Amino acid sequence: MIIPMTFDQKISRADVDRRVEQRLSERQVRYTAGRRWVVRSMLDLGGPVTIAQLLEAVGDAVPLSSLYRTMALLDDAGITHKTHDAGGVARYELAEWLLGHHHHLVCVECGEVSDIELAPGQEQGVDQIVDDAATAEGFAVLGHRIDIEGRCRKCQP
Amino acid sequence: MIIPMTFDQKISRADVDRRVEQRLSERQVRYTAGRRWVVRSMLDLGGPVTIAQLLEAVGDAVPLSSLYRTMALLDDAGITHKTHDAGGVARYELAEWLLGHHHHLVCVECGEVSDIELAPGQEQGVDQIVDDAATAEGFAVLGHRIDIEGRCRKCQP
DNA sequence: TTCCTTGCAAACGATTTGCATTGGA
DNA sequence: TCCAATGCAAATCGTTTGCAAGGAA
Repeated sequence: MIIPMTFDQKISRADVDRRVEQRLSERQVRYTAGRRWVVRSMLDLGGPVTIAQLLEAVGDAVPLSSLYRTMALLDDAGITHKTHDAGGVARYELAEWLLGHHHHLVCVECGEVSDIELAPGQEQGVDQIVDDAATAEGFAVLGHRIDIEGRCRKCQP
Repeated sequence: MIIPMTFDQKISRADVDRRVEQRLSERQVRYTAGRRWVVRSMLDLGGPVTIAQLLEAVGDAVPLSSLYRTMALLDDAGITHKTHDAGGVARYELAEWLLGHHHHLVCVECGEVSDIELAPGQEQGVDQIVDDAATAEGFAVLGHRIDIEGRCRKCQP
């Protein structure tokens, strides 16, 4: 599910926490210590992270099954967005209404994924093009994601 | 059936077959009946397909393990490109040098993925924007992929 | 003959779930 | 108290692999 948003400002760490708390309370779901720990770790790590990375970040304080359950819950609440890397392993990142609309730079060399934000004019351009093309096919557009493949700064010859 | 290709060039079904054959022979790998069957099915199905879809298409003529092995081989030879859908299940499609550069319409309702080709001017616009933005981050762009999420014609209210 | 390819079944790894226990409102 | 949340272990599911049989060069 895609939650539309438009922000012109960065959202602070504390704000993210507050928003997550509210979203969960709306769904009468508790924002427990373990869940807070996970959200905080995602902010720290930045970009789409694997369960393994999260597990390491929380230092085994949260057992594997709970971590999976937490991620399923966060995903269900629209707090995170789930993708899969080249190996098919799940990667989670905070949703766009928390982090802002952005795209991904995927390094074909080291596999690292980092976020990139387009300038408003650029984003508008893409939006227009995508909408025109898809609408012509009778497809009702809700959002788009761009993965830019190439070599990151570290992996250039 | 004619497959559209970006630079106003059309590649026929037979041409795809020929190109695949050549690519495999370069790697001294046989283009066996089972493998031909798979490539033909991918052309028929169109868009990124799952192993399950392929298995059905070939009517159990190819056992599961062989199918997996064939896909691994084709992927390795750069004939197919592997992605993963929302459920984490692998999806394969013929590579862009066979099908032309295109993007994807992903239905959030039924999960179907279909190909969409942008008009040359549109593609150029996207290319420019992507390149500008990524280069500014010190990232050397090799390509891009756009997933357009929304509702397909069948799944609209 | 020699090496590639196939087919079956067993193995794997990521993810999910059953069930009894804990803990917060 | 009562129900959500947790933790462990067992189960699931897509996918991979070992090994022996089949086939093409």
